[in-house]
Amino acid sequence: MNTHSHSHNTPCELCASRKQSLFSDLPETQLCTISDHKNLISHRKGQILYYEGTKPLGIFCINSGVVKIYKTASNGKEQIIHLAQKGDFLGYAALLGEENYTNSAMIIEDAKICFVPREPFLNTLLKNTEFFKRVTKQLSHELGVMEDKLTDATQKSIRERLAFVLLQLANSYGVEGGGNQKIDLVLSREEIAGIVGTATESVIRLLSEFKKDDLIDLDGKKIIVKDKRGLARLSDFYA
Amino acid sequence: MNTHSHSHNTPCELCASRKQSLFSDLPETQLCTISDHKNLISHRKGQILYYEGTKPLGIFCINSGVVKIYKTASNGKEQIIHLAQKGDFLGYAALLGEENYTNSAMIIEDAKICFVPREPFLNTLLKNTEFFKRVTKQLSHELGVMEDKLTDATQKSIRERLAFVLLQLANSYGVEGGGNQKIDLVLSREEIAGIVGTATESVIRLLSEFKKDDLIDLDGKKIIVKDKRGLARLSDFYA
DNA sequence: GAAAAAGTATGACTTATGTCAGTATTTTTT
DNA sequence: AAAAAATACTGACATAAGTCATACTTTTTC
Repeated sequence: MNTHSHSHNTPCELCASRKQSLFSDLPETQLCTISDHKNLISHRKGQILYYEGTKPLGIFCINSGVVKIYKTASNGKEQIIHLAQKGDFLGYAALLGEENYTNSAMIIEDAKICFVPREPFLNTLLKNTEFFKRVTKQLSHELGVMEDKLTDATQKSIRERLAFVLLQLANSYGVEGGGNQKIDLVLSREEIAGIVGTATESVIRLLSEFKKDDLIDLDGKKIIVKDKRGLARLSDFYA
Repeated sequence: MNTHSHSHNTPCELCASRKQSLFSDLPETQLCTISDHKNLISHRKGQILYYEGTKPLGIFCINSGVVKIYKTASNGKEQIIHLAQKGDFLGYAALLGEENYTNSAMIIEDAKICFVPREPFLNTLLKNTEFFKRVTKQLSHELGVMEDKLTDATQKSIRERLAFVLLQLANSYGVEGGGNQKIDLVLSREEIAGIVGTATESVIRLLSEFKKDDLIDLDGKKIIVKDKRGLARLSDFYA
C-alpha cells in the first residue's frame, strides 16, 4: 500500500520538470549539490507531505502529480490555498520564515516529489544571490495572489468564485477536446468547495446550474468547460 | 494644504522606529548608505503613498503614523489587507516581486514616512545576506498571515471576524484606561468594514450589538474594548 | 455660524448560502 | 458478488448578511 520508493534516482540535471521550476537557472555545480542531497519519493493519492504546525526540514519539489495545500479551519472544513503541480516548490515559505508549516500538503494525484533537506537548499540560496532573488520574487508574487484571493473571498459571491475557479482549473489542467477543455484532474465536490471556500452542497447545486446553462458538462468526476466566455462573464461583477 | 516636507532629516542611525524595523540589525555603514539616499516625507491623513498597478520605485519605512494597505474590489469596495505602523516596511513585496503594486496605500493617521529608493535598498539587500534573509523571513511570515485571513474570510461569520478584528486592533493600538483598552485609532465604520470584509451597515449593527452585550463601548469614533475574553469567545467557533 | 457634505444609525426587505435530512450513485472492501 | 462506505445529489428550511431607504449626527466648507 505505502509505496514510498526512496532513491536519488534521476539527477536534477536531467529532471524534465526542472525547466519550469525555480531551479531552472541554477549553475551545474550548485544543481549537483542539490541533486546529491535530494531524495526522490513516490507518493500516492491521499498521502500527506507535511502537516500544519510541524517543523519544516527542507523543501519539496514536484516532479509530477498534484498536491493540495490547505488549512483546516476551526469548523473542521478545509480551505485549499492552492494546487501545486510539476515544477512547484513546497514548504520554502515556512523554511525561510523560520516558522512551523502554516498549512498542510496532501497528494491528490499520484506524484513524484523530491525532498531537498534544509541545509543544501539554504546554502545554495546564500551562495547564489540570483537564486535567492528568484525565490524571493516567487514569494512576493504569491503574496500578491493571496491578496487577490482574500479580496475575492470577501467581495464576490460563491457563483462568481466558482466560475473563476473553473476557469483557472481549465487553464492549469485543461486538455483540449472537441473545442472544449476538459479539466483533467479528479477533484471531489468537497475539494472544489474547499478551493472556492463554500459548502459542498453549494458547489453541487451551482455545477448543476452551470450545466443547465450550457457553461460546462460533467463527465463523471471531471468537468468539461464548454463556454469560457460565459464563465468569465459570470466570474466578474461587471463584464 | 499639501504639506510634504522633503528633507533627509533625522538619519536612520538615530531613528527611534528603527529598532522595531527590519533595519534594526543593519551595520552602521550600510545604514548610512540607506540614510544618505532616503527622503523623509510628512504625510497627512488621506494622502496616497502609492496606487495599485503603478511601478514601485523604492520602499517606504514608517517612522510614525498609520497606513492602510488595501485593494479596490470590482464592486468598488475596499478590502483592507492590513494596517501598517511605526517600523513597518511598505512596498518591498512589489519591488522584490518585480511587479507593479498589487495594492494601494493611504495614510489614515498623520505620518512621517521615509522613502528609500530602489537601488540603495536592493544593493544593501545583496551586500548583506543577513538583511536579505530578514526581509525574506518577513515576507514568508506575511504569506502565512494571509493564508489565515483567507481561511477566516471563507469559514467564519462576520460576527466572528469583527470580534477578532477588534481584538487585534486592541492589541496593536490599545491604550489602557480603567481596566479597559481603548483602540486609539480613528477608523470610519466603512474602514472597519473594509478590514472585516463586509458591508458598513453590518459593522454598525454588530458594534451596537457588542455594545449592548457589554463587550465594547463607543467613545465617539473610538472603540473601547471592555471584555476581551468575551470577544475572544465570540471570535472562535469553539471556545 | 449657516449650509452642505459626510458619516452613523435603524428599519424593512430580499436573498444567497449554509445546514440538515434523506435518497441515489459510485467506489471500496471483503 | 455482496456488503459497506464514501461520495454525489435533491429538497426543505433557516438565517446571516447584503441592499435600499430614511433619519439623525458630526464634520467640513464657505
